[in-house]
Amino acid sequence: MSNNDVRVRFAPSPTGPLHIGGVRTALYNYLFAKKNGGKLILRIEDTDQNRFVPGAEQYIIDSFKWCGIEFDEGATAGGDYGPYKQSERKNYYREYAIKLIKSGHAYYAFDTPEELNKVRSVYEAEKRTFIYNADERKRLKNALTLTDEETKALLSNGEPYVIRFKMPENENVIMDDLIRGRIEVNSSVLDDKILFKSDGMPTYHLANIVDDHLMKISHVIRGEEWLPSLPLHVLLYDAFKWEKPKFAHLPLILKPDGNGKLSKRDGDRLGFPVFPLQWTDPKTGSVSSGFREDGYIAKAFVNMLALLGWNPGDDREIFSMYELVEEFTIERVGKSGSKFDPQKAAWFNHKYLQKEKNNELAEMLLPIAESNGVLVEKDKMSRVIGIVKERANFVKDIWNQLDFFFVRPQEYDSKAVNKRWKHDSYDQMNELKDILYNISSFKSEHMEEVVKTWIENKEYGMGMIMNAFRLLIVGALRGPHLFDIIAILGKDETLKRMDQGLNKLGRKE
RNA sequence: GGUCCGUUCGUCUAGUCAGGUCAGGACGCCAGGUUUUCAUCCUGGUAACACGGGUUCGAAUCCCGUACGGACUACCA
Repeated sequence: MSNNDVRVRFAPSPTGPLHIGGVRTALYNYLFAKKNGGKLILRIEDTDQNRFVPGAEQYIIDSFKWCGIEFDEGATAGGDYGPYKQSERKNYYREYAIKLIKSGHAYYAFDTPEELNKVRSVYEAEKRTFIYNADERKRLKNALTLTDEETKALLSNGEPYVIRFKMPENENVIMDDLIRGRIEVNSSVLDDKILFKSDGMPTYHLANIVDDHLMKISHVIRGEEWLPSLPLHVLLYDAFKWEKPKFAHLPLILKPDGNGKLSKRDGDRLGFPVFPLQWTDPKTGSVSSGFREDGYIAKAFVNMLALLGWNPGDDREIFSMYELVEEFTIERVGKSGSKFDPQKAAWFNHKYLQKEKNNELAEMLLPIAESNGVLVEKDKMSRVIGIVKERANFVKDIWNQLDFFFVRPQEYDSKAVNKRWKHDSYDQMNELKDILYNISSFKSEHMEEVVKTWIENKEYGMGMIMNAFRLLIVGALRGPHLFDIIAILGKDETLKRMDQGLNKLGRKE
């Protein structure tokens, strides 16, 4: 197979917001496709009519757009192998199911879910495992136990039926996984899975094989939760006499603490998002946070996700999407699950935040400033951001690093006052005020030189003066280089703040 | 319960396929440095081959077993 034949797909079910595990699966598919000059297809697997959630499909599309994952074919991009929504392919599946019946690989079954549940609970009570397999199907209501006439009669009566796969009795199914290698399972432990439901829709198993074949999918890269059904899928390909795609089953993304699959609950409990975008459940109205809304930069999010389960084999950690495409290989995907680490995610975001242009960050900060009741010029915001952004992990953190540029101290941190506002401070700050009032240039370096010379000449303590000064300007002991701050505030504002502070703090006895 | 998959610092991981440097890097944490503050930044430190056998001169690496964890076990995907 030449590289041009590489066709992979991401096939979500629109039953809710897309979990980051799903995003990562899509990302790896995307990287694999691009790396190999192939195509990525988005197929919507909406064969379960009961679980349909309005808005979920659009959410999925919006999420990938935000991440920068582009599809070559699919529900939105179009293509020659459509339709790309399984609900619109409904008519294909019955035909293929019947093909399997004719070739002896499948059969009609008439057991109702209630009947089967009953059998299952009887088995459970006896501590036995119920498997609808070669043994059990002899005792159940299906085309194998019924006569042809009885089956035909039931069908023509409109009796509800399903079509089940006729699992071979004792066959070693040998599978090959790109990540895990050779896997072998005996078919006797597998069951006669339903391929076609009584509502006229196929199950995942049938639809996925038929569509992957029809869409000429070359590699199936999906989550590890599908590994147990791989033998069925392999057998299905064999039954159809179709060429199999190559398979790769990705490890899971685990919760940061303890064990198990990362879930929405973990995010709520530990305070981080598990979905790329914020999602409002249409039924309950409950809102789940998203990486985007929490201030993550899309590129940082993608970079972090790519490294969760894959690595380039060396020490590099920062990758653009382009670089990921260049470097990505399935062979370097790990076998074991990865715990999501919110702290490392924040670190990635910090790295990307530093690369972000100041005026673009300013654009994002202006609304935040406004919601704090402050109207700011974009240019000034941009300038200030340049000074403080290295201190922040997220855009929303930046405001807390620069609010004092725009808002005079409302109060003075009492601890700081206790520690740094001493008896001499009042007179010293008055002296400093005079110096700044008369200074020739309000440039940062110049002021620093003048003020430091004054401190040395007077033999004042540098820490004493500068901290008291900071207290007057900022209201607390925080923020960047103080002379940079007052240079931006300007002489008027600086002197006003000094007056205000001197008034409020007064002379300490 | 059954089937399958997995297991290297607290976390993400390199090293495993071709057995042979004090098991390397990053996040976190701790310490020191820079600094007028808080951060950033820089330097250093902490810390792991799940366990038990076997093969071998030599095992994180190969083999077997055990333990632990996970996924799956629907007319859901």
